[in-house]
Amino acid sequence: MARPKAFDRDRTLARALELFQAKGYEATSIQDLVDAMGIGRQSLYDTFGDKEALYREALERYVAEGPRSVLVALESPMPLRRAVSAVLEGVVAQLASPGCRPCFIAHAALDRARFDGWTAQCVQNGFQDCLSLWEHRFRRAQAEGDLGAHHDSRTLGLVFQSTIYGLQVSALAGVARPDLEAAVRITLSILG
Amino acid sequence: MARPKAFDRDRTLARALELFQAKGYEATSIQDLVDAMGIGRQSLYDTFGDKEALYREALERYVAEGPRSVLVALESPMPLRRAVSAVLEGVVAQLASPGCRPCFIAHAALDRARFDGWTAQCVQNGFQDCLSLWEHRFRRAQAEGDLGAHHDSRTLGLVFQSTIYGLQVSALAGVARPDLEAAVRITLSILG
DNA sequence: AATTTTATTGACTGATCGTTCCATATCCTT
DNA sequence: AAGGATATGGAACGATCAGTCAATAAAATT
Repeated sequence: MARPKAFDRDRTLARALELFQAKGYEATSIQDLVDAMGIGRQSLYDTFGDKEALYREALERYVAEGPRSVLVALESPMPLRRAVSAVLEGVVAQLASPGCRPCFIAHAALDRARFDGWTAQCVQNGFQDCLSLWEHRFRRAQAEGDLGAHHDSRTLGLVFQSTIYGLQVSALAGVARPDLEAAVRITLSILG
Repeated sequence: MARPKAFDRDRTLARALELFQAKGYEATSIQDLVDAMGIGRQSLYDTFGDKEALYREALERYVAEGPRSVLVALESPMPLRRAVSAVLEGVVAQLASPGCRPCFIAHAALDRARFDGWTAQCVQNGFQDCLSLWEHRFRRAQAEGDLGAHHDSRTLGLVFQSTIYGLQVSALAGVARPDLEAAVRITLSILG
């Protein structure tokens, strides 16, 4: 019925997500977003609302996709220890890659969750989703006899999800890849 | 030789530290600092330089004191597992307390270390200091026969320091205290 | 082709950012 | 008591902030 948008909404949202994830909410200005997204100021406001709405949409999108892509290796047919090892090694590899951006959930949790209830809820939901993925895998392993019933599967999930965030902070604090890998090996010993 | 300052430099720096730790660099304005520190704008600039210098001094101070206060329990005469457990339980208790602020090092690492070389170096130094405290304790435990030589002591330190940061993100993501404590118990099983 | 609806662009708003200037107040030295 | 040095508080700086307005451009409908 009228002129169509000259840009792809998803692509521009992805650019905004990258920026927010890298720099955080406060340090990212509308001008930064306009430049990175390659669209006009007014188009940004017409399409996404204000800065906070854009941030929320970006975080929501990340929560729905980001963590799952890391944990997808869990559902592979590999035996438990191999699968968990693959996930953690993947995280380490990603952290060691140039231009690595820390997990948006972690950034949002530290920076904004305590002051913005919506962010807190979104972070909580994303985290619980991850825990469910871990729990599901550990339950399966227990059912298949790959893992003893010694530890609660959801708590075990928390341990490993938590480990991922610990690795992120460690990497940002300058810990080198071989050291991270060595730490991963020790952590894996939890599984026996 | 002239008029003395009407405020305690250390106290006002501590206030600034609290604010930066809680809200991050960008979200903390000079006006916020002036209000919280209870001194005039000009006094702030005369005493601490500009915003970045104040931030650096605050972070430097935190790095020198904060982590050590958490890890001091390591050096107690308790047996290894008890000492490590005490440290981790202390972290969980602190995270569960109202008005909990996440570790400044973690916040600085995620928010600023990638864009400010000085912050990166300061974070790295602080992290390595923590690792050294852990390493020292584990070496002692190995010497005393409390811990096998199966794992490298410094890597083991990295595992537990990393665990602390994982707990912080988990707590900020809404994980309840009993769950954090259960995760700590599982993590402690690394020590045999 | 005319009309309508929307997208785009750039100039502009008041507010706030970090920072500085300047006049005043206060203390130490002589 | 006088003079010198520093601290303090308020006003002001240009720059940038998030957000808006109005004019133009472009596509779909009639």
